[in-house]
Amino acid sequence: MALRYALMAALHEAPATGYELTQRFRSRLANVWNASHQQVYRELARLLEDNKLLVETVAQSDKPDKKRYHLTIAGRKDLEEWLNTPQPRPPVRDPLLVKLFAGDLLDSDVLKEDIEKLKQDWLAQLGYFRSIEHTYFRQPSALSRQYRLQYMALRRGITQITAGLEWLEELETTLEELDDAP
Amino acid sequence: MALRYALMAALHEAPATGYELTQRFRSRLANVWNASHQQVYRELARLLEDNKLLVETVAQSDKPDKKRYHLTIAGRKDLEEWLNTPQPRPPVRDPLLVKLFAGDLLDSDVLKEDIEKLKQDWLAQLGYFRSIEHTYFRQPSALSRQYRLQYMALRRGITQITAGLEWLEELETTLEELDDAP
DNA sequence: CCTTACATGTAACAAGTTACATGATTAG
DNA sequence: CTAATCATGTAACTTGTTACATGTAAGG
Repeated sequence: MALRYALMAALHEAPATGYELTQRFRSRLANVWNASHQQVYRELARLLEDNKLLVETVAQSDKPDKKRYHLTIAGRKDLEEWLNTPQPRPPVRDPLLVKLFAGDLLDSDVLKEDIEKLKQDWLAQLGYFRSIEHTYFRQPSALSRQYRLQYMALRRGITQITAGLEWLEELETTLEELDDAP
Repeated sequence: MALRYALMAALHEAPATGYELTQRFRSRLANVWNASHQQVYRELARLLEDNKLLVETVAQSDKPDKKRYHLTIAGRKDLEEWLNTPQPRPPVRDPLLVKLFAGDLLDSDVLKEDIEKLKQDWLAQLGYFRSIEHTYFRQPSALSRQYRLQYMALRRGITQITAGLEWLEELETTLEELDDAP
């Protein structure tokens, strides 16, 4: 159910095509919501069917036409209702922690590779989030309520990754200790 | 695919019934993996079908019989292979952040209730994790590799929630500022 | 009497993933 | 010539959720 509203929230910010929405999920919304392009197109079709959206076909000279979706009044109302009703918190399902849990069957070198990979991913993501913070949210106190709340969504991503990186350090230290005194 | 391995990892630690596995997912594994009892029973049936598990029927005097599942050699081998191959990191899908992203449609009082609820949930969870830490992982340096890695899985839960609570404070401060100077 | 814990499932449906499909343009 | 970006989809499959179903025992 929530994908619908993630899409509507993104379209409420600004009308967009399925392609652009997919990109937003992968970039600015990476710490908020995730969806593949297949999911996006399918759900957009349903939202359109339910009259929550309108399409505007944008002709392009060289590239194929694209469909820009807009929230309708009904869509906005629907979104507003959802926003103001309690939502569950996300379920936790982390393969890396499953691995650690069965740590006695886990090879140390494989684990170290996993850690290194994850660290690189997180650092890249953190760099990206910080660049957004720097360019759009320099003095938060000057921002409108809307943007301050968006900023807090971004802050969540930054603090989460920062805590994740600290934990990775802790994990690496543990592995070194285990290597030294086996 | 990963539910299979989460179950196998849990059964590798100790044989258990579907009921017990469901409970573990809700308690000790709350920061690792999540699954409803329906999912657990369905997947256990599949694992049994694939000869990754064995059942032992445990007769009980007053309560109905229960089925205790054990990992087979094939199951253990399968798990080991999975553990030593790279796994994707969990996708991010957080309804609360979707709400913040569309913050201009969000009522402040509703948001404050969400925050309060989440804080209570997290505090309870943190208390629980800390109690495990205190009773089972007092001097980590004395522990075997297996338990030190399990401890690091627990540490992930503790550090994640701690960071989450700090972020919630930041969010509350922001809301107060917005209330004071509208 | 009512709820919670114990104990195990089936069925229908919604959400998410993977594979396949097509076609143009731009950069290396 | 090859890969990447833009742009949109269909189909099959797997995973996860919700609703329904049943029965015992203990505690308030």
